[in-house]
Amino acid sequence: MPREIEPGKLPPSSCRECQIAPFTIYGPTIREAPNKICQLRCETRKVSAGRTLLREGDIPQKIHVIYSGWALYYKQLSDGRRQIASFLLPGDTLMLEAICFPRLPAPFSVKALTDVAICGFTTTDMITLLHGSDAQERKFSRARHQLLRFLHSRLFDLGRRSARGRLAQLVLELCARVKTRGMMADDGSFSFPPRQEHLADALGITTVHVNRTLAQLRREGVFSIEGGRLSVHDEEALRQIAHEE
Amino acid sequence: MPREIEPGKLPPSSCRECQIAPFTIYGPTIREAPNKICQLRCETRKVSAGRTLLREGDIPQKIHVIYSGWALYYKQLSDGRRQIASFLLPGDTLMLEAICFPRLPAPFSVKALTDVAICGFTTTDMITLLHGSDAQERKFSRARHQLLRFLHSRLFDLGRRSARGRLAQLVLELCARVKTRGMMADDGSFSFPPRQEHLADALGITTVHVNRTLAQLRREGVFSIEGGRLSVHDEEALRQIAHEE
DNA sequence: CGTACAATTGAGTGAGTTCAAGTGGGGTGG
DNA sequence: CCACCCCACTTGAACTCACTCAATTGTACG
Repeated sequence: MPREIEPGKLPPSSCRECQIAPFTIYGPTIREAPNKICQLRCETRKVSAGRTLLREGDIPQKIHVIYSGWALYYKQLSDGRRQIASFLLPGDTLMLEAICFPRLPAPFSVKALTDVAICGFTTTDMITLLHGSDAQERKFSRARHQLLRFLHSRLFDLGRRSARGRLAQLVLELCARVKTRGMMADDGSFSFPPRQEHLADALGITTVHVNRTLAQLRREGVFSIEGGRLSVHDEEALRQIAHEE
Repeated sequence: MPREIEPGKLPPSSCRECQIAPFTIYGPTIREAPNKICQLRCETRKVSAGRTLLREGDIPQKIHVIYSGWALYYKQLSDGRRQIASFLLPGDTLMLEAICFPRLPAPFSVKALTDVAICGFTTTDMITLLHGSDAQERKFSRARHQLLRFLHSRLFDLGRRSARGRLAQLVLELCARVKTRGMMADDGSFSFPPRQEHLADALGITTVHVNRTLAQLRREGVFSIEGGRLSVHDEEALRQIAHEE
């Protein structure tokens, strides 16, 4: 059975059968009362690659969760410079912040990297849901905390790490996220839609330099990206680079 | 009357007379019911420069608000590398996050840059207080949102801006924060305790390079730091550099 | 007057950039 | 089915911003 969900594929009509639901913010509820989620879900929609899901400054009307495909979470300047804060994978919540501060403008934009399918909930329903049980409340709290930890570690990466170190860190992080969602193939590779341009914008370096760094790590047998798939060949070395540089 | 509060000076016994209170997270309550704050305050303490107020991984027991002095909010690596996420000024809350996720370990450390005086509140009291009125709730929500915006803009700075641009951005931000707290002297200068080393760790560059960049901006007549005070000479130029580079 | 720490300056190096040209695969239209 | 084009990726060469190492100056403090 294929663990990878094709980008843009719509979710099953019943959330009970959704293979991603257990990994979402409402995972605890799925286990306890799966029907609740189906009832609250007010939208399922496919968004084509490149489309903007949310523009910086807009006030998010709904909370969306990604079912299939990858998205970007970024800040753009008029002169073309862009900083990608993170990639969003199946199971991730768009604008987790919006749940905490509804009615406040988004501090960044979100766009689809591949074709994407999303499930929508009203903000109020989501808030009620997330405070519905102890387990659910804990999960929500942990998720917000992780977001903050994540931002701080990215701050550290961008400020103090070399291109190699940042790249290794990013790959390691994505690996971990892909693994927990059961999207890792048996041979240790996984679907990797970002272009070198996206990596550059995430790492704060140029595409040319991403290319060279990638080539070096490939030559060293650490990991490689080929045909839209990433394979880690030497996880130990990867960890070391991510940790030390 | 002096607007600047001497680092390490203890707050007045009554919060009603505190000149910083209106700018804190509990500002709305100070206006409506100043006595409430005095009653909840369970600690006032002086901390010497260099002392650690909170270590990464610790679980914060109280919420502290700075009355006088500056503090640092940072992440340290064993090999000496450090990334300062931001500076904390009088009126700022230590671990605003702790209010949102009590009982979770701090994702970074906080240490006193100068002598510092702080007021302490129990986490539960603070949470109750912050949800005590509509105005208070809005203020809290806005503060958390600003924190997030701030982290995102720092991410952008570190990723995509030159040393000059980052420095200008930082100075501009600190200026704004100092101004709103009424700590700006009439001649447009203000007390600036950070050493070049701190700026380096905040900006993700070396002290040597901070020094050169600072020297260049001084030569250009944009701003200068002298005798622990920062004076902006050409705010227009500063804005332009901060915005464009 | 010595010590200590912050700021400054110089010289050499290196990581990452810019500009520019070339490769290769996949899709499309003739 | 081939020619063409487009896009992502790749490579080279020159350059520059920022780093490292190291020495010097200035300043506060005992």
